Parts: sequence; structure tokens; C-alpha cells
Amino acid sequence: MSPAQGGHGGRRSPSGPSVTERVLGILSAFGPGAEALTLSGIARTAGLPLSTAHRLVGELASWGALERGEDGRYRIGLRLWEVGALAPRSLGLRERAMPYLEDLYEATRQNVQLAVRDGHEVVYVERLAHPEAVRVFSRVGGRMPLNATGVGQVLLAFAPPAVQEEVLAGPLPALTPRTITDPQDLRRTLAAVRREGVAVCDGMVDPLSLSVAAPVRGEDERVVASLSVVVPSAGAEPRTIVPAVRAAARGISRALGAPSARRRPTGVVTPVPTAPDTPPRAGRGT
Amino acid sequence: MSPAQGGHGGRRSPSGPSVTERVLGILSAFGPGAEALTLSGIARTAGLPLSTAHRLVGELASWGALERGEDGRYRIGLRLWEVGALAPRSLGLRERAMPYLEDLYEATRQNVQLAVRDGHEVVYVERLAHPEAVRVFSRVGGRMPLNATGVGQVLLAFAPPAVQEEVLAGPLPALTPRTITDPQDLRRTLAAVRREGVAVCDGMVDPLSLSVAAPVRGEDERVVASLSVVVPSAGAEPRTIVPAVRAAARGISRALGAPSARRRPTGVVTPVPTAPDTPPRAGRGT
DNA sequence: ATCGAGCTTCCGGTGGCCGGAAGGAGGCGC
DNA sequence: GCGCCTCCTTCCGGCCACCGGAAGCTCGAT
Repeated sequence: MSPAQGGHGGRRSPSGPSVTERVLGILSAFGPGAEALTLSGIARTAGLPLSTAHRLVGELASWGALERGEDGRYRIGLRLWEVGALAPRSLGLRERAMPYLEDLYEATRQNVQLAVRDGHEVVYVERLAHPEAVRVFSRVGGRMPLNATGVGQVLLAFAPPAVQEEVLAGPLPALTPRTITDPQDLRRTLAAVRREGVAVCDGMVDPLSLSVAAPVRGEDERVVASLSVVVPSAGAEPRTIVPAVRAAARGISRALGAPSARRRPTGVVTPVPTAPDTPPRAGRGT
Repeated sequence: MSPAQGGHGGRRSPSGPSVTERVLGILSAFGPGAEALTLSGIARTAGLPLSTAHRLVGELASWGALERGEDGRYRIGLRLWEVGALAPRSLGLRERAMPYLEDLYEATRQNVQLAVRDGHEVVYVERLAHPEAVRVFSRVGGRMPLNATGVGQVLLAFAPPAVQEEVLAGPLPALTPRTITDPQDLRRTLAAVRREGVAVCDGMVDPLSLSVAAPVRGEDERVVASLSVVVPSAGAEPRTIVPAVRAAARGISRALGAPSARRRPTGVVTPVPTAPDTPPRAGRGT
């Protein structure tokens, strides 16, 4: 987020990266399309001498951050996944959103996605896909540009102005001919998204699919995530989907404690027992 | 694990752990119930001097492995979650299993769980829970003992004999009075699980809930995961659930390429897998 | 047999890591 | 206000743990 190196670069030096950076560099070597790597592959990708990589990878594997398969190649280990699952912006969010995603999935039998923004990109946190649904390009844990996707436009529309300007100033990648790449165009689209509270993206990721996305708000009213449904472009009738997406997004916002999504006092007693608030200052763990 | 220090201990001890171990120790400080920690909390838990923790945590945060909240506390970062999502035993499995879990969830509107074994414990990889379903104790990314859970008994029943003996020899924790803690008892139960291809656990985790679990096999026929449904103990009729769980587990096995789960031309007996006619690589992945 | 790619182990030199100490920023009880 | 606490941040000299070249090993392929 805020560039930590604002002051004066400092530790960058010809002597080389720190041990920590090397370790993290090893983890970075893995990625979509590179789920399994040989030791020398890791060394090559991370730019490390083989013997150094050997030692570090060995330590990572013995802890469980990496696992070595029968083919001798390394993969990300279950232990690392476990730790990663503690990230509040993934699992915490996912946990509360799941029931609503379920319902939406069940209603459409297509693709339902939940995403957050990280920097200038969208990161998909959850995806429910019917095997026979239209193929989508995204993947849980994957990234996409903000301008080209429904969830991205929503997240950008409600992002801090500084972020919006940075993205509008930067390159706007096109995934299809219909992707919005003109800054003025995008600006208008974002305004519309803010006004409507929903984004409809037709054929911007894949010519054959259309997505409808809506914002999810946290307890401080900020947009913390976005939810979308992806359906085949042909014969899609967004009108029928928009209300469902809006409703689900609102439901999740309510589950997260967003005041604006709170149930209005009707005649009925609030049926949902508010979750026993965790003490705001739940101090020392363990 | 075979003790790696077989040769001559050497680096162990008074000099202290390596940098890598310290970094991993910092990550280990986080866990269920400790999702957000202060710097000094991390230092305390990981057993590091404050200044050392400060430096290492700073490096982790600037890479994105940790994130610092507005309250000054650190949490696991999105970037680390992303890397963790590449673990084949979590996401790869989950991706293929999801549609079946969906169906099972939709049919029961209770709790559906998918788990794998790691060492002598169960690790939950996925969980679909209806908000009004019976409360379950598990959590995605969480661990439970093998002897006390339906998925655990299944995973143990089909684990390598060496693992079984280790577990049977070790302590068998009791979560409720009905948890199986007698080795002989457990041995008989495991045999039954192998025979039936399903485990039914009544009140072993929580007196009020019952779970039905079945094995999921990979392309080499080994049991790679287990699937379960958890329902309220009272009034539950396992007979009606068992077939659904079995069917879903079989469906996932087929999706993973298990020969024994392949569709037969005719629907009769002969469970023995003879020479598979086609290589299992037929997958049309990605 | 010969080759090459990848993996593992060894070991001496040195530069990066370590962590005590000092100084600031809040928060709480009195 | 004042003292006391906890938590965070920065600094810097000393030492040792990390680094990585080199040699040897295990496979398969040619």
C-alpha cells in the first residue's frame, strides 16, 4: 500500500537481498501455471545459486511450507496453505459470504465470484462454478486487471480517489476488443457504477460471457469486496440477474456489519441473534 | 519424519535457529484464535528479541506476507494467501470437488466437509455450512484428531499401515465421552470402515451432531481425501444420508481420475480393477 | 559408454544478521 | 498533572551463520 520506501531506499545494495527476501523469492517462484518446480527451476526463477536454493528449500520443506512430490518436484505445502487461510481478507470474508454465494449459485447455476482489490488488481477470493457453466478465465487466488472485469469496475469505482487516478493514468489492458481502455470512457463507466450500485460488463473478459457485479461493504461502510455472477452473453437478460446480485451483496454487507445494509425495523422482531461480539480488544491470544 | 540430523547435529542449538526458521516461526505465531497480533506479541510467541522481530516482520509486511491494520496489529497478508492457494492438496482438490460438495450441500442444507490427512491429524480443506445448521467445531484450515471425526476415521482406515500403528500407539484424545479412545475399539472400527466404505460417527466431536464420511480416491487409487456430512444427532437417519455421501465421494474420485470410480458399461459387480484400458491422463485440464 | 541435467554435500571467508540499549508515543490509575 | 506501563522504532559494533564455488552422485537419454 503506502510505499514504505518513501524515505530513502537504503537497504538496497549490491551485496544482495536479505535472507528473508530470498525465502520469499522462492515462494514467489510458484504461481499459476507453475505449481510444481524442480530445485534448479526454483533457483533459476528466484535468481539464486543452486546450493543456496538447496539449503533454503530444504528448510522450507522440513517446516511444511513446501512439499516434495514423488517426482522430486516441489509444491506449495499444506502448512503454508493453512497459514494463508488465516488471512482476514480471504477466509474471514469468505466464511461470512459463503451462504449468500451458495444461494446465488443455486439460483443461477452459473458462476459466482467474490473478489477484493489489492493494489491495481482484482484478486479472486472465491468462485463457485457449475461444470457446465460458461468457462470463466478467473481462478481462486488469481489476479485480473481492474478495468476489464465487473468486480474490478466495482472495486475501482469505490476505491480511494488516489487509486482511481493511478489506474486511470496507467495502462488499461484490453482482454477483448470490447474491454474499456479509454480513460474518459472508464471514468464515465465508474460514475455510472457508483450511481447504479452495480456494474454490467458484457464481453470484456471473454466475448461470450457477461458479468454483473455489486459492491460489498464492511462495518465502516467502505467497499471491501465485490460479488459477481457470470453468465453466457447470448440470451442473457441482466434485468433478471441484477436484483439477485444486489440482494446477495447487501446480505453479505449486513453479515459484515455494514450499517447501510442493516434491516429496517419492520413489525417483526429481528430473527437473527446478533453474533456475540468478540471483545473489541481481545488481547493476548493462546 | 526421519530425523534429518542423523549425521552429526552440528547447527542445532546454542547458536540459535536459522533466519528461515525464525521467519517461519513468525508465521507460526498466527493461528486460529490469533489472527491479529501486535509486534511484541509476535516476538513473545516466536521467542524472538523485539528488535529482531521488528526487522523480520517489516520485511514480511513489505512483501505482503503480513499486513498491518489500522490498529497497528499484524495479520496474514493477501499475498501469502495467494501463494498458499497454489497448494495442490487444497485448491487443486477443492476445485474439482466443489460441484459435488455443492450438490450435497444443497440436498442436505447442513454441513459438508472435505478434509485431507497431514501426519496424525485431519486438516479441513473446505466446509460448506448452512447458517442454521448444527454448529460444527471444525474450520477451514483447522485441524482435528484422526480418531474422533468421521473424516479422520476414513483417512486413518485407508492410511499406510505404519501411520495407523503410530496413531493407535499414541494418545487418542477424547472430545466427548463417546469418542473412541480404546485402540482395540478403534481397530475394529477402522476395519468396519474399510469394509463398508463409510464411517458413521455419532456424538464423538459434539454430543449433538453426527457425521457420515466416505473416502475420495486419486488416480492411483490411493485415498487422498475424505468427505463428510454433519447433521444433528437427534432424529438423524444415517440410512438416508449414506448413499448420498458415497455417491458424492465416488463422483469426486471419478473427477480425480480414480479407475475404480470410472463409469461401468453395465451396472453389475466385479469391483476388482484389472488392466485399465485407457491411460488416466485423458484429463482436459485448463 | 558417454554425456548432461539435476541433486547433494562440503567447507573456508566475510558481510549481514543479531540484539542490547536508548528514545518516543500512547494509555491507565491515581 | 504525574508516574508508570506497554508497545513501537531506531541505532550500531561484534561475531558467527550464511554464502556459494567446487566436487561427487544419480539418473536417463543418446
